[in-house]
Amino acid sequence: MSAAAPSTIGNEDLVGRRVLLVDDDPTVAEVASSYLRAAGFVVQEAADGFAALDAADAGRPDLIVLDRMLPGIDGLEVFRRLRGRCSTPVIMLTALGSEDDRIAGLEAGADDYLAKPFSPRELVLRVQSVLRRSIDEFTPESVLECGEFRLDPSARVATRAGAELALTLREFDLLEFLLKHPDQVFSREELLRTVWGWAYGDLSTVTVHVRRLREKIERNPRSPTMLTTVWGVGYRFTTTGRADAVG
Amino acid sequence: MSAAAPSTIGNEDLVGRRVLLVDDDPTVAEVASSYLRAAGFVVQEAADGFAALDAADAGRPDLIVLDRMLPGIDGLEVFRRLRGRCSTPVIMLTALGSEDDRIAGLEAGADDYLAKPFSPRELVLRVQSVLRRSIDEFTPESVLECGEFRLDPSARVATRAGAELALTLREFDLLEFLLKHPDQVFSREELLRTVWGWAYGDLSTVTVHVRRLREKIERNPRSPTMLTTVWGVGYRFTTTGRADAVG
DNA sequence: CCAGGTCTTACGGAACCCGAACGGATGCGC
DNA sequence: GCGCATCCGTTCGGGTTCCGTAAGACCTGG
Repeated sequence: MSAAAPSTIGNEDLVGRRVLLVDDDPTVAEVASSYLRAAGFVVQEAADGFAALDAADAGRPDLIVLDRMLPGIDGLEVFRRLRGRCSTPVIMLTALGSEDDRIAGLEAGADDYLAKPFSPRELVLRVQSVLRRSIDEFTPESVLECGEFRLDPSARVATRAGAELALTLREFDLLEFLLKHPDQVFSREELLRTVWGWAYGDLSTVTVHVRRLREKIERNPRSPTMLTTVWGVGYRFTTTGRADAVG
Repeated sequence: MSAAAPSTIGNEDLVGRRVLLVDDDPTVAEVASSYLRAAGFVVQEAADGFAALDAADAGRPDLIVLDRMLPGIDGLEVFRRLRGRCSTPVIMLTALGSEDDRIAGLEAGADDYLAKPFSPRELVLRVQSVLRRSIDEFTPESVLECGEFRLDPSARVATRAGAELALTLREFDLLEFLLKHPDQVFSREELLRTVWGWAYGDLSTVTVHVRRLREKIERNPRSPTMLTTVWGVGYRFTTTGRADAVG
């Protein structure tokens, strides 16, 4: 996901990288490209699938931001053809609400996802994250370990004390993000933006999914010790033993 | 509608940031600007789109509050032109608070949105929230250490001599601010402005919260030794012996 | 001794979090 | 194609926590 695992690569190392932006909506394209440029990227644009394929050949971008909905050939089809010739990382843009897009994309092997409408800032963050990841090369996505938890992002398998946890898609994403940023509090809004990829939405969605996740990972879901609530702020995955103080 | 989303960056870190306020209604502009100034921002105003674009070039603001309804060129158009030249975060104001407007604004790429009529406090909160978001996202903030106190803003965990303190949101924010500025006296007004983000308000709010905080951090709350009162002036966090904030 | 500032306590209400349940959408087996 | 199970997002009621304010007692300095 968008999370940045501790890496030696700073954002300044990403300056000058080439990003190909594929979207038929001129407004979206303009906004996104302006943000990406401001972040130091060299941006090339394409408005449809064929132009995208050409540009990918000619421009040799380091990363491609690809809208799912395109005139002419579908974004997913463009993605498949791209994969046929190169392994450039791809971030897919999808319309909000079509959940199958997300799943189809994950199966197809997109590197990240962002739901429209998205905050342009969020896009920049994701681009940087994916690029960092792709540069690291050796650890495509390292396995996360935290206490008795073990989470393999590429295999999408999570275990606690060896026993596999039957997590749903969202639950997995949520746990993955939290494990990547342990001992850090995130508000519901932040989680909705980063894990869900939504610029806005019902915050209770996060609440409920946290509850469901607790049901599966906590010994006693009623009084959680790891995925704790920070009142008025958000949630936190605590690693250091137990961290509840009463007073 | 609930804003907020407390983060790891204190409001005091936002003091001095430049905000460009674009609204043709002098009353609205005056009220909003006074609140923003009281919150520590440097405010520049513009009454129409062209002035806004000029001011954005000249003033290089850190954030822009932009009314959607403007004489001359429309706010959305101003927004697009702004995006063409820089990526300064923008908060949009609109007269009719329908959900569609909000979505339209966010889709265009605004970072946040506020419906008129809005409470000036709400505006200040949003400005702070967006600025925080644009400054940092996942980078944990450095831990504050002072005597036997230890405070981790990212995890929102405070300990004294290793024992965790059960602080509420306000108490934590208050202690965080004081630890960041040790041995310095702050009036109630200042605390209300910086910690609470209020321009005006009942000063006894501060008094009571100081008392509650003392109850939790002082050995003998009746005769405080760290969070001391400076009569007629305000409060101060006194560092006992050696005091150093690790940055 | 007075006046203004500070402390303490108490209380009502607001904000917040949780649990449970519902309906819709999707994928799967038949 | 048709039920069935799963997952997801939303909604609602209830209980809890926290916050801001008010009011009175106490303290400080003149």
